[in-house]
Amino acid sequence: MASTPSSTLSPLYESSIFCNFTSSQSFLSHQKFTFPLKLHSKFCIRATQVSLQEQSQVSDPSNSQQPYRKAVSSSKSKLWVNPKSPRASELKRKSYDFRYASLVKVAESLDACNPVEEDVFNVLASLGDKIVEQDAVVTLNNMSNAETALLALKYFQQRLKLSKEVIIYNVTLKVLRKSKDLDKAEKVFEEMLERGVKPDNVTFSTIISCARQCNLPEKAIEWFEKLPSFGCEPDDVTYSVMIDAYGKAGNVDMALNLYDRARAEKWRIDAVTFATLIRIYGAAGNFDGCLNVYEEMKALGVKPNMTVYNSLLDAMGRAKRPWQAKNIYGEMLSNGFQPSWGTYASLIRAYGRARYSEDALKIYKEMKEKGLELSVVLYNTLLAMCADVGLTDEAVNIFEEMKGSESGTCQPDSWTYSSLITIYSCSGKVSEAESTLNEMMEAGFDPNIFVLTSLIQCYGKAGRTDDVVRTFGRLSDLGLSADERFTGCLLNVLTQTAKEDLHKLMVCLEKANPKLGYMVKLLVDEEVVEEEGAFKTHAAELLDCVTMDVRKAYCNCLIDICVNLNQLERACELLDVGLTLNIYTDIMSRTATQWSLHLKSLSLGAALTALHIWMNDLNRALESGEEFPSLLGINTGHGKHKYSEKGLAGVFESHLKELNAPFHEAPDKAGWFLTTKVAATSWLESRRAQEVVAT
DNA sequence: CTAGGGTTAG
Repeated sequence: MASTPSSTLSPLYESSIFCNFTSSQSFLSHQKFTFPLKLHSKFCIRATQVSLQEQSQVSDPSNSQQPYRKAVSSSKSKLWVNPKSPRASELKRKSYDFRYASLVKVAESLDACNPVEEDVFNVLASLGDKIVEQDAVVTLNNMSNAETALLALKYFQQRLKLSKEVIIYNVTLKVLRKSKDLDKAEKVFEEMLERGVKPDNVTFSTIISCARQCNLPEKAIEWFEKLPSFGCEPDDVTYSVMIDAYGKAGNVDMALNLYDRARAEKWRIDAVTFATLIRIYGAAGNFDGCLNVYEEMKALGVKPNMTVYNSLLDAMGRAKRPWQAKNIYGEMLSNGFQPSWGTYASLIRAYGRARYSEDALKIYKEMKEKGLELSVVLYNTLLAMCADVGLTDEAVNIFEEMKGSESGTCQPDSWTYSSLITIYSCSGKVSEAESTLNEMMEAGFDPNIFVLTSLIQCYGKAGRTDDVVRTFGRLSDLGLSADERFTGCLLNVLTQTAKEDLHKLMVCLEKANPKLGYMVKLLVDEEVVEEEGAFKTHAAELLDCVTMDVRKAYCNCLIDICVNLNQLERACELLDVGLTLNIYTDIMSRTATQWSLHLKSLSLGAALTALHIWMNDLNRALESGEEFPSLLGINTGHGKHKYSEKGLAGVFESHLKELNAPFHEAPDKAGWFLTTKVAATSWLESRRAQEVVAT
């Protein structure tokens, strides 16, 4: 019964004490324990031995005054430890850690090893002869190489008397899942059956999640359905995995059915499952569903964890509900959770997309302070937000920090450069936009459609028509073709261009969209004559062909061109088409107390045209003796349009003055110009009198 | 970390 000095031992452990040290008395009765490890130089513990006899002594409650006895010799110190003392549990933990670390190293060697039996077996031979089942489990569990894992499994099966063979199979399946190899997993399952090893819920949930991760949700469902034929009843984890798999398969109903079933069967549904449900609802765009699940979870007394919070934050970001993200984040913090990288990422996305720039930049700052590295996607999200709200200086700053980031994995990509060029273009910084374009090309990125779109705007705003034409030419040089947005920007450039330069751009416009080119030709070229009503038909046809999100922009631009060319009648026709096609909605409204003109989201030309039509309506009402309400109002919006110093409100104010209109900016309602019934009536009447005089 | 669920997005 001599103790074994640590120096003679293999680094790996020689008995299975680690998992049973305190728990099993019966186990003690036939085992002798050896702590072979050099645990801590300070204590100079070389070896510790606990015999059965001493074990029973020290665990006697009457010995509690004397929790452990030390036997110190001059040459070697030995420590006698009560296995129930804190010291013992510390020893246990440390020795476990040591063995665990060794097994992890073996797993790493196996991952790097040639997938041939001889090599794999050689690596495993370093474990020595006295391996136990737990060694096999830990080793396989830390592996990621599917091929060598299968050979290691074989080795353990040959060398060990396995009491729970299913476990070693289950861990092997985990390795196969890591390498997303469902085929091999299915083969291993077959082998289990051949060897008479009965699969359990762990087996099935691992295979199911493997199928899910392989993007084969139908396969996952197949496996779930064969579970009962092996005498298994799904348990909470299997349900959770399956709910996720149904969600991934887009089968939200089945996912929710399973959730109901799990709930009916009184399974303990834990936070991870709720997080899965939240993710499913979020992916399906049912954001209220996400919040309902969250409420239900709390009602069931389940405490949210980080996964739940991060899924919720992500969903609220997708939902464009930054205020809800903010509330949930606040709740998370007050519950004592520390935000993770994923939390910050969700927040930046939620705030960034919704243009909560202050909040987003605050998160960015916090991440930097904590030394958390942003990904390219996150940087790009921030930069796109800066471009949206016109934060030029902040964007430049972020861009510089991105380039200077430590790891070098965050080098700008074409998205990054696009955002930056957009920012410079929108703020009229032509040379900065050009030099960023050069930098982008030096970094190996061709300008894409986004970049060319921005440059067209940039040159258009600067009145550099020839550069607009040149940039248009690059489109086909690069094998790109104009999309609706690009064409819309080109059209917008036309609204800012002097009449004598228009023909240069019309050549481009015609190439980009012949119908649109023709429409503009009708406006510019007075020689082109068409029959009555043809213009409106052309307009309606054209607008019908483009997608919803550019219709209003096209219509606005066309009206602006009309107004610039003094073709008020055509402008009115276009506005009428816009109203008919529901491109403009609720421009004019009437309540008992107020008649209003809503000009938000109209261009200046369209707004002036709408005002013209509204005034005609008011005149008609006046003529027919209709009673005006006590208030009349024009809403231009707050007028703080990004990148333009003077928004609609400002321009409109001076225009109303020119018309001598009695509308005055409401001090308490930003963006509203109001007048009274009396003032409006007398103004309209005086205008009519003037018109009579004029004729 | 200790046989099963989720986790990085435009």
